[in-house]
Amino acid sequence: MATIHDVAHLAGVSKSLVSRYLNDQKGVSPESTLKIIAAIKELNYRPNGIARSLVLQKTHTIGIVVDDLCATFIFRLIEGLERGAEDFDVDEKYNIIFCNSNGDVQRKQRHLNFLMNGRVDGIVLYGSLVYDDTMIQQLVHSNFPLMLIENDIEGTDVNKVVIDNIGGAFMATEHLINLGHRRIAHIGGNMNLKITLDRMNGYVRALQRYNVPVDQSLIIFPDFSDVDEWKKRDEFMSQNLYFDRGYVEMKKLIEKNQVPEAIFFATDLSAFGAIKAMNEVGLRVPEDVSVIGFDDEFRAAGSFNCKPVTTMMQPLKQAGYVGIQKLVYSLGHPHAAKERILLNTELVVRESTCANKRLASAEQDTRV
Amino acid sequence: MATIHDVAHLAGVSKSLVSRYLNDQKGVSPESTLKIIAAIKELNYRPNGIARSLVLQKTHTIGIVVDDLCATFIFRLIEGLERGAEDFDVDEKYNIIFCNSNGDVQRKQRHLNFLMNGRVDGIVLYGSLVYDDTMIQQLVHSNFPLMLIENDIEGTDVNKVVIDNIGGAFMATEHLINLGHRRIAHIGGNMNLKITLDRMNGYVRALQRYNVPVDQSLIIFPDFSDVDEWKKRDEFMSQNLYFDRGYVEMKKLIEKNQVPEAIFFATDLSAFGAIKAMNEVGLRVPEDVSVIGFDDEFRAAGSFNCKPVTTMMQPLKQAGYVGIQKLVYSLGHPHAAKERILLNTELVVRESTCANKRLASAEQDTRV
DNA sequence: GTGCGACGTCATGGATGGTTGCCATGGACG
DNA sequence: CGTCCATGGCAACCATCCATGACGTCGCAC
Repeated sequence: MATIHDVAHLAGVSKSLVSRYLNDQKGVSPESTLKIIAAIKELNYRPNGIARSLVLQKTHTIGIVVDDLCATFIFRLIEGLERGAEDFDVDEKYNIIFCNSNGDVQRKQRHLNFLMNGRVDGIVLYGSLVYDDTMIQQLVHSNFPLMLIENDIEGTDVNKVVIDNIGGAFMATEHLINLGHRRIAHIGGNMNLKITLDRMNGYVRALQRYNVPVDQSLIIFPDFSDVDEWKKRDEFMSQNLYFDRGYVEMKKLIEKNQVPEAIFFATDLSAFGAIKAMNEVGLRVPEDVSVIGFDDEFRAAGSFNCKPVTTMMQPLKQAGYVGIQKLVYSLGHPHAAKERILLNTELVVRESTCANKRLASAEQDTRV
Repeated sequence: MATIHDVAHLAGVSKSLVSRYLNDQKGVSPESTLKIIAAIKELNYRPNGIARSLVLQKTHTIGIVVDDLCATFIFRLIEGLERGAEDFDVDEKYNIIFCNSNGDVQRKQRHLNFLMNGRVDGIVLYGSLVYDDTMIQQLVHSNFPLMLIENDIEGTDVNKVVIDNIGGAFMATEHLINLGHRRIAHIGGNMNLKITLDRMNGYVRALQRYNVPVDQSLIIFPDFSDVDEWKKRDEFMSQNLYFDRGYVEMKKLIEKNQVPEAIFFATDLSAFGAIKAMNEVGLRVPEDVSVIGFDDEFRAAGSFNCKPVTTMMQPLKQAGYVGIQKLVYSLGHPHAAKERILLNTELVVRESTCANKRLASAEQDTRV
């Protein structure tokens, strides 16, 4: 591989002059320019970014660490991140590189070390596993430029974009209550995720707010203890797992003859699974059971022959966009105050929720 | 940020001794070791990977460039790549970083330049757009360590893993022919992808091989000229596009009253869309129309309330695994011969194909 | 007892491929 | 003749690795 030294030698100038040419600095005569161009071409020279980063103490790169790059709604985050980076600096765009930990803590730590060893100027971390906390704390204390997305770790001064899961779950439950439902179940997600707890929290708060008694038997957390086993399968996708858990828990409710009037699911995927279980025994959605999900999985919109599902949309694209812009900004302004940016979810009403039968017939009564 | 120099200074030794300690080399006395450890801890020192890479001329990193990181079957590739890298070198695992071009050629070029400027030891490139050819050719000629996956560029000496799309399409069509179908349509994908042409090719060859006349009106290529417009949409996913195209083309066939006995789709997603269109008018799959797809989209297996679809499985995980292992191997053996590794697809029979009605009734006749 | 080589430990300094501040040169111009 | 500016070279620097050799100790053979 040719170096700047080779180019300078061939062109008959000093390497500092070649460097100036490469960086569009003035003070390079037309003749020198021509000679340098010819030399570069002949040697097929390309500047070594590593050496450049070393001396400039700047990589112009942001690393993204994600637990599950294959989660289907991640595409929104990715798109937001890339657009955000491109819009921030039109002249010299930041490079974005992804690392996928696949939920493996060791792999995640390895990726973080790798990136922090000078590979990138800043890191965006998406997701929040409960057992990650120590690692994240260390990360924060290392003072490395950081942006947490969907990880509302407490008691630390750090940039983060958080999505109001409690509020979203509140709104979802409120929506069901407003439709006249009272026996409302909640089928949660993996309890190792903080968002899972938040969503349950919002559910409970909504019930309390509207004086609906909280029935512990209607708060269901599927067993995720066999996750590691699932991961060893040849074709693991977390989505299949969530789908399966929704299906299994719904079957249980059916067998125990405890089907509620409405269900708030912590993830759309579990809702899909549950709908499948209900279809199998002739339960109709939403006529018999109203169903609301969370995430706005793109399938929720009704593609692929699934029933369009009412859900809470997460503004993940916006989160990526805002997050990376704030991060890049803070690279240029090291003393800028850290921020906690809160984004709200949005209720998307589709076809899986409707007014409660009791309410509907009561209304009819009054009309007649 | 503390440097090795600071550590050496604080520990009262030379920086080369610190370096020896860091690299587990012998020749560091116990006392020195203790002093160095203390200094590292006190300064919160972490070695600078950039400087390290510069002097070692080695980054221990592989870059992956993908056109569409969000395509749903990519997860197989990712898993294959990571497992392959981890299995190859257990002691010091290669780092893997992803770059997502999102089908944007400029972005792709930018990513490639970035990676080739010394950021990584080798590059894995997945996918093959027709208009990429010049770029890939240049890349190959640059002699940078490279592994192409699903890009069977011709006339070049380069490592690649290719999947036998022609053979797969042949088998898919053969499957339909064996079921007694004669009027078999083909609905293709985006003609900017080479695999699209290969799949059509295999379809035609199978028809010819079994003396089924090729009917040009049954070879349908949806219009993808508005892709760029779709991409500008807020929530673009290529999968929605393919679904839509299958739906639209199927509607056309229905309206023109030209519904065939069987259809071979270049992608499962288009098959899903077409099935939706058929459902809407009461056409049954497979009783009225047999449908076979390609890719083995994980939804094809019947999750999410879709009908389980017969399809050709792409061994993408294997492709990633084999590909990165060969690449890493060739980094250690610069003169190893380049290879073209061919992987075969596999027919997965599910519920969207069945014997032709004619055939079925004929069989019954003979039985009676 | 002495000379010599082996060995453990460590510092020095050059190398990796760039960038940049400073200074030298030389021609134009007032 | 003094000043200014365009041009371009020198050398230090970024953080690390490593080849070389210095230095002292020790064992062994003569």
